[in-house]
Amino acid sequence: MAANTKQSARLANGMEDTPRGRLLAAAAHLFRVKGFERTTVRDLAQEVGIQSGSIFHHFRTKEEILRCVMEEVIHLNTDRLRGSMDGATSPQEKLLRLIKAELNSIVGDTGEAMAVLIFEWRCLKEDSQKYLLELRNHYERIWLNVLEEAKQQGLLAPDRDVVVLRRLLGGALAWTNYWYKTEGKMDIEQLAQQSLYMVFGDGQ
Amino acid sequence: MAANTKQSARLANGMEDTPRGRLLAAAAHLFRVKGFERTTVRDLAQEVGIQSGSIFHHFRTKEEILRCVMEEVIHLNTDRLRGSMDGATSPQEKLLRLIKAELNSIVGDTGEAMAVLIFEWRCLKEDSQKYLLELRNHYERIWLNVLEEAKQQGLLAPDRDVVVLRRLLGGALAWTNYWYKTEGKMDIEQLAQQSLYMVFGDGQ
DNA sequence: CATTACCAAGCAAGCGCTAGGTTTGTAAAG
DNA sequence: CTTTACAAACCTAGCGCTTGCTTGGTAATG
Repeated sequence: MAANTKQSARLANGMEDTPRGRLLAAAAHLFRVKGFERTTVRDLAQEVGIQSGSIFHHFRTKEEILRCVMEEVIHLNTDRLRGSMDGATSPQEKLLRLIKAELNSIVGDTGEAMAVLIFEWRCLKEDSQKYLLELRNHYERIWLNVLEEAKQQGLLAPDRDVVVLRRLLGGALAWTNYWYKTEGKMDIEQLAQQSLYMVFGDGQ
Repeated sequence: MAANTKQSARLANGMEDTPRGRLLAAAAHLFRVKGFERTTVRDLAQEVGIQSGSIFHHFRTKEEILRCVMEEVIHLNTDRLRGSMDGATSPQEKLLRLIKAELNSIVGDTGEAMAVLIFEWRCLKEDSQKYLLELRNHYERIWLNVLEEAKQQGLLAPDRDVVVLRRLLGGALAWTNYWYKTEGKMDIEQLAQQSLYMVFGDGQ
């Protein structure tokens, strides 16, 4: 249940070049390690080497920083998820690609921001939640399309609910943020294979 | 990603009879809805109808309240998990019972405290984390014993890692706290069945 | 007459955020 | 080249408020 030992705080390539980007990257890291509430604007300022008041030249409120971190990571990973399926034809192949992509989002370079997205959700104002929920729905739609395709081809038991399946699988993958260590024995490839068992079982 | 519409804040039977128990039940509820940091001792006092200072007659610090909530829910649910297997013989039957028991913990009367256990973990001091982690290990041991039994009987593919399986399954079940609604179409029984697919697949 | 449960009042520290001034980088105008 | 202009980035200082928690006392129970 401890934080992963090493995860880059990067949200997107080249993001650290702009002051705003450096703040977002540092925020993703601190929000992950300490939580949004326990992270003060003074903590964040110290992390990037400026004074606390200077933050509000770039963001209007502390909550806006959180919202931007989440927005960036959803956009980035939605693009990655779409791109991961390029060239895949069978539902099995597509699903394995999706699982690998989501695992990389969660345990890879965007892992901290993904954890923030999950655990600091309640710290957002209601309208921010509404806006981000819409972005998340686009992400989930990609998954559901593939799972429905698999079911139509008879790859899943008839009484299996694809929406529930996606939610169970999503939970299983999100949870890896808690325990999976990149430097351990098992690599992402193997973990993805173990995860795929949860969809198709042994007789894939 | 919204909170469940209705979950009792009860942690254990008869707990609300003592002032301390009433505080813990209210704390579990508020910590779940607002988060530990955003819940003030004044919020908590108002919920049980006393003054904020009076809280510290029952608990030394706010963090101690959180630790007690978590400790209670782990103890209670470890007992429930053990008891759920009474009379079950086959690994399949045992696993279905375990899944049902854990689902009931998560979406039932201890749901709020379980969510607190998951999401407010970082708010604990290090020694509290260490202590509670030990209690959690006892809980996880029950699961692993059954999964290892299933594997020894050849019910799982040879290359399947039972520790990883438990973690994936645990994540899937924990996640239900986010989305499952008791008053929806699907009941716990059906949800447990869908979850069991993740262990044994279609050809159970 | 000790124990338990509580209240009333408030302290010291920390919080997000603001106001007003200073530095720095860039580029057109002279 | 130098000067002028200007915006972006940042600093200094601190305001107003909330926070967890303390203190010293009261009321009821057995």
